[in-house]
Amino acid sequence: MVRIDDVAKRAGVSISTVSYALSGKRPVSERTREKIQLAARELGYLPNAGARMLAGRRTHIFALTEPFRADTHAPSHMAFVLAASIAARRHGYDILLLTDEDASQGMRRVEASGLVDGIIVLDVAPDDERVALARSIRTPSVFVGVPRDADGLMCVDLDFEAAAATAVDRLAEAGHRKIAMLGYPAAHYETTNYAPRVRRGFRDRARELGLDAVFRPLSETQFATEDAYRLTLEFLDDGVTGVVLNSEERSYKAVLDAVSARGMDVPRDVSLVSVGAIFDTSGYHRAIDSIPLIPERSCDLALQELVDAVERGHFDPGLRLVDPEYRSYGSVGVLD
Amino acid sequence: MVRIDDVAKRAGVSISTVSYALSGKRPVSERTREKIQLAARELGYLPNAGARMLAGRRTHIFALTEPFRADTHAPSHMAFVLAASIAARRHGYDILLLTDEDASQGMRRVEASGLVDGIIVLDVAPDDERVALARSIRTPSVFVGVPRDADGLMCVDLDFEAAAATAVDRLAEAGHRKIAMLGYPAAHYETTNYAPRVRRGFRDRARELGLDAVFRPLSETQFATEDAYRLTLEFLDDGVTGVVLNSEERSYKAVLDAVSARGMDVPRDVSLVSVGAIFDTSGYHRAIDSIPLIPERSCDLALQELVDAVERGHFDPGLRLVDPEYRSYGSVGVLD
DNA sequence: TTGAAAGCGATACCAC
DNA sequence: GTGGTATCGCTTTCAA
Repeated sequence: MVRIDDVAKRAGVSISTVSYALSGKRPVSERTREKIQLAARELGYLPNAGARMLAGRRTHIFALTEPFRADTHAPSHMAFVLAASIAARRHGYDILLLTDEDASQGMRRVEASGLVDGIIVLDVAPDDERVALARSIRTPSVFVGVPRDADGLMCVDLDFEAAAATAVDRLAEAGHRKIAMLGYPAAHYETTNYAPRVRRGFRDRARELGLDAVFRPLSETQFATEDAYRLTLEFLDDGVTGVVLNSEERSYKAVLDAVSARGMDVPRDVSLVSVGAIFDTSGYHRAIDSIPLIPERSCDLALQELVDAVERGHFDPGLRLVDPEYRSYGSVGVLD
Repeated sequence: MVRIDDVAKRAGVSISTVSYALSGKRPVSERTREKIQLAARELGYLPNAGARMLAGRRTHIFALTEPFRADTHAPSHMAFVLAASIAARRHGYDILLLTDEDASQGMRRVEASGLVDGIIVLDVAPDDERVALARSIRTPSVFVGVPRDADGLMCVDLDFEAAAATAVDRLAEAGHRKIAMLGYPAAHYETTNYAPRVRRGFRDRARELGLDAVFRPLSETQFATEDAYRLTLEFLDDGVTGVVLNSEERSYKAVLDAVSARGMDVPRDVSLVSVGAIFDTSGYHRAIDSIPLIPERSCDLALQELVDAVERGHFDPGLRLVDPEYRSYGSVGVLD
């Protein structure tokens, strides 16, 4: 094992100089710094993690808590974990997985043992048990998602309300007066933090604009295809000309199929806008305009906040909402 | 922060006694041990992670390397990560995610910094860059999956060959002489470590038994449904009476649909056996016999091996194959 | 701009 | 069965 004194010896300086040269926490003359960096590289030196934690009272590890619930959507989940991990590495942090059945217990454990410098909270439920815990511990945390009561918490997320409102705006601007939203199964509006925000954004903006708007959830994840098909037909038969989509990936295709089944076309007869999709909506036979949920955006911002809290010590709670980004693929048409 | 001397003071003993009492590495009288445990519990004491690493030269952390490739199947992947994490926790270890683009680099980093006690390698490719690296470093590792050259490595996995052979056996025992296997897209046989083993097990056992056997891969993941449907019709039209399934989840339903389309029935006219599925095969309108891939089995065993290597110091490389487990749901019928 | 040395909080050896 | 203490390898203060 290569230690700091090996590097010091080889570079012909003291260990404190090595430490400072590598951490950059104190100015070191160009010449010595180069000698030290060379020596370190040649020896393949990296500071011992345990020693660094103990002496520096910083572990350079973040915990990631992610309760695997039955209805967890694996691909989205994976995308967030990956995005968080990559963002963390960019700041020099590693990610420790907290999968304890009892999430609070895992958080308490890493808190008490000082294993991590901060905690990233994924898959936030409206009434999440981790909310109370996060408030009570010293270890700073960041929520990716917004719980019902976000008081005193640092939360980062896509601005789902604004996203839905933007979708409504686009439809309204194109002259659509009768619109609909296809949503997730009703249960999602109780168990997830984002679904209700999308619905709210849709309803509120539609009301503001005086549009005729209906919201329809799927019945069950299992029937995403069938339901989406049937509901779309109902929309069309009711004279709806603009539909906001915020539901299962499979349902998108069903919606397009239903439109075809009525002998209609997108965007000629019906306009579609997707909100909060994590998947690509441009690959369908009719590409669908999208205001996507981009894990990298949320995670980059979340990690930025967390690192600031840890390193600069300024933990200021509050919501950081990511601005929606409209991706136009031509699925919104002007109504004559 | 609660330290060991706080506990020692409260229990009225020395810190070494506290350490021994809590680690169990030295006999401590019942009475003192209880006093100490009580004090520790009351104070919410957990040893400081950094100090423990430094003094004990053991981090109680395992790294998990998992390259997220484009064709990664998120649900399976998640199941393995979860299973590995739970197994690790049972042994008192935490999991650190290694998602560096360059997997070897991540492994080298944790090796050099002494951040982890061992490495779990998931999603093993036939010619995995991590194989050479694992051989060259001191940190012990365990592969969940079997690379082409597993020499000197500790590998744990389902015995896919035996699983496929068992499937063939069952069909043969039921009198089937003309069988087929529906496989993954051809690319899988180059990029994954398991697909070739299933195919080999199928072919070899069929040859041994003198059966008429054909193997057919799907064309592309994207067309899993269409391909499976078409291939199944071909099988039936060719007089195949037994089919081994080792492919996409969606293809299973397509196979059943194709059977119905020919006015046939399972198991009356055709028998089905699934090999290596990670999903449930008993929920279809005709439940399908399965020799499943169970992440918990592989991960429990893998962690067992890794912990042994770390704690008992006996790292003996070699394959540990999990015996296949046949789950009968009545999809194999006796041929008259 | 650099160096000496005092911790950081455990573990585990050596005494008793 | 219990306690004192050297030690792990680094960070950071203090001094020069």
